[in-house]
Amino acid sequence: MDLDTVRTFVAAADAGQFQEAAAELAVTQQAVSKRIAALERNLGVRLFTRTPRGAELTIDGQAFLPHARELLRAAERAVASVRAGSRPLRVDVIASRSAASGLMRGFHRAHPEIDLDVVMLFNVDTAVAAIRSGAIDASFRAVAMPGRPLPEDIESVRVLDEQLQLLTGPGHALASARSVPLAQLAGHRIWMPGVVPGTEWAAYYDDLVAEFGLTIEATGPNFGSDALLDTVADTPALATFMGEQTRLVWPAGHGLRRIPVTDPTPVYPHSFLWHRDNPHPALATLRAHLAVTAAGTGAAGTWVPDWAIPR
Amino acid sequence: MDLDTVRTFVAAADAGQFQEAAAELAVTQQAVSKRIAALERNLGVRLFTRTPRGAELTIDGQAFLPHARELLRAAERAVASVRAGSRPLRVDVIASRSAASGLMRGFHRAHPEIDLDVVMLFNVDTAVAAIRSGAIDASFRAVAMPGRPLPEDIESVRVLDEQLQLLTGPGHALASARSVPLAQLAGHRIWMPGVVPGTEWAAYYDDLVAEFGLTIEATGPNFGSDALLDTVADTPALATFMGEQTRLVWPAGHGLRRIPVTDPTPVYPHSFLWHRDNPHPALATLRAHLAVTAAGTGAAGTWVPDWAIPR
DNA sequence: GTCCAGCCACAACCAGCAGTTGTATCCATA
DNA sequence: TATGGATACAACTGCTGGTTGTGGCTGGAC
Repeated sequence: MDLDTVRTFVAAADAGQFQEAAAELAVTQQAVSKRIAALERNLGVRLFTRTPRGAELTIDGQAFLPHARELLRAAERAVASVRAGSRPLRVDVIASRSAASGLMRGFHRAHPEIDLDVVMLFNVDTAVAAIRSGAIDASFRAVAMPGRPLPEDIESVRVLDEQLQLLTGPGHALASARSVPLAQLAGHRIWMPGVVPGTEWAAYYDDLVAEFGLTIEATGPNFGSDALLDTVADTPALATFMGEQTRLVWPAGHGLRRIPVTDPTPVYPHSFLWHRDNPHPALATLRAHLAVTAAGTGAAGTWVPDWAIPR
Repeated sequence: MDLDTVRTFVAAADAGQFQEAAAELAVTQQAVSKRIAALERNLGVRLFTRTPRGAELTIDGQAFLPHARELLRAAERAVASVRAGSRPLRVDVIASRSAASGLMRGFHRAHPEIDLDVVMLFNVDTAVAAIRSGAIDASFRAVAMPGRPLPEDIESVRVLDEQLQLLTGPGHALASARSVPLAQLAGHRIWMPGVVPGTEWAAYYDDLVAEFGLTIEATGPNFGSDALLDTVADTPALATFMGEQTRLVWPAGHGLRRIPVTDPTPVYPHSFLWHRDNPHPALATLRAHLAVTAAGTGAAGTWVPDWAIPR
């Protein structure tokens, strides 16, 4: 199906005759007639009843019309999403199920009129470069990698400290614990196959391991969170870390447990990054929204790496 | 833009390489390459970064991808709206702003998973013929025209009595009345340019006029409800009838008044019509919904034409 | 009753595009 | 260094989709 054909159909339906639609689209009446005929052949139904005074919609045509309009609107939005100027606000998040996605969902609920596009970049360096180049407008990330401060023209504000929890199956030694001190995890196997070297969150877990003597295995291919949950649920000796706000498709009957970690509670510090000079109007709205809704950060009894604390 | 091209883009994005996408779409790799290149040329942005191991999305490509998927879904829905079997439930209403539209909106809110298409046919005869032919699944109408009973295979249930109100401008003699007896309207000019001869609602107003000696002018072209409201608001001697549930785009500052009519209150009897043997599953759901939400009908002190009372 | 205006469909023709085949190039890996 | 796997470019071809020209139908004016 061709969108020009759909556009022709809508124009003909609006005009009530092929001739006027043809003039509007700057083609001949015969071209409109052929396009409509082809569309009818493709769909297998008659869309217009031709009369000597024009063409009026059949019942099928009436039913099709709103869908055709929606199709054209969707095409318009798709093109707008990559248009150079005045495109939707483009925000980078770590993962589709991360806490940042939750913040963006909240923003969308509060401002449904603002068009958004969400992308996922490799790491904070890539995100910063994309912000500086204008390819994206903002990013939710831990603000910096070890030894690499943010450039001058990038602004940041820490918007959310997400507590890390231990996720275990029902047979795990800690399965029935109401909470577990961080130091007590030293002897347990923690498996995180999704950690990608070179990312700021890999650096986060490196620091966590180094400072508290944990054992995190990142070995093995990452088959996705479903496979991870399956394995953790079935293997008593295995556990994994998970952000408190991570939304999982929780397979029924797995008996997975989320166990808070204490003394200290490791938290993942989500910051909001944007370019000092970005004039996108929706960016200001998003910043204002985050200023209101963002939970407190830097609470007592929590741990973050030194390098992850913004200036 | 061509939907095949969009489909190709999505397939390539999912596969991560052109070759596999080409196999999936049963074309050559070169064709995929050319389609993507054309799409990029049209949009003016690069969607993939080509590598010797495949192609991965650029930031623009990531932003475009969900819109592309939505576009394909919209196309799928558009095609489904006219598909012979298992198409969306297709319901006929008198007008887009009628009470029946309100009922359908309520149904859609209660069952957003059910696909609906709303069409507007000429009159109840056309609607009944469409129901019998299977072109539509149901209709909201006053059940019959004078002297023409419903066919055996059409079922109907009266679902809503909509009170008629008098709509006047601020300068009208009855503008400040809290209500007005029907007989008292005999001397006033009531203007209804939208009434189309041959429809069951034209017959309704004919009966109303005949029984209570009213004067309804249907003369003049119908320029739409906006023009009607403008004229009524500006002309002290003019009033019009309007269903109580009719939603109007109320121009500010017009000072229009809705005045209830009494002794008796004329009500427009919306019935729900469907074919005895229609197996569409959503039809049963809609009937159940209407049975619960439909307001009482046939209240004392109201008037409807004899012929409009279903058997 | 006849004629004309207005609109749509069909036929013939033509250009350009989309697809195929063939080939060059690039890069990671063995 | 050779090779496999991936993309891009070039040349060719068939078909799609446009235009021009023409005919048929119908409703209203005369």
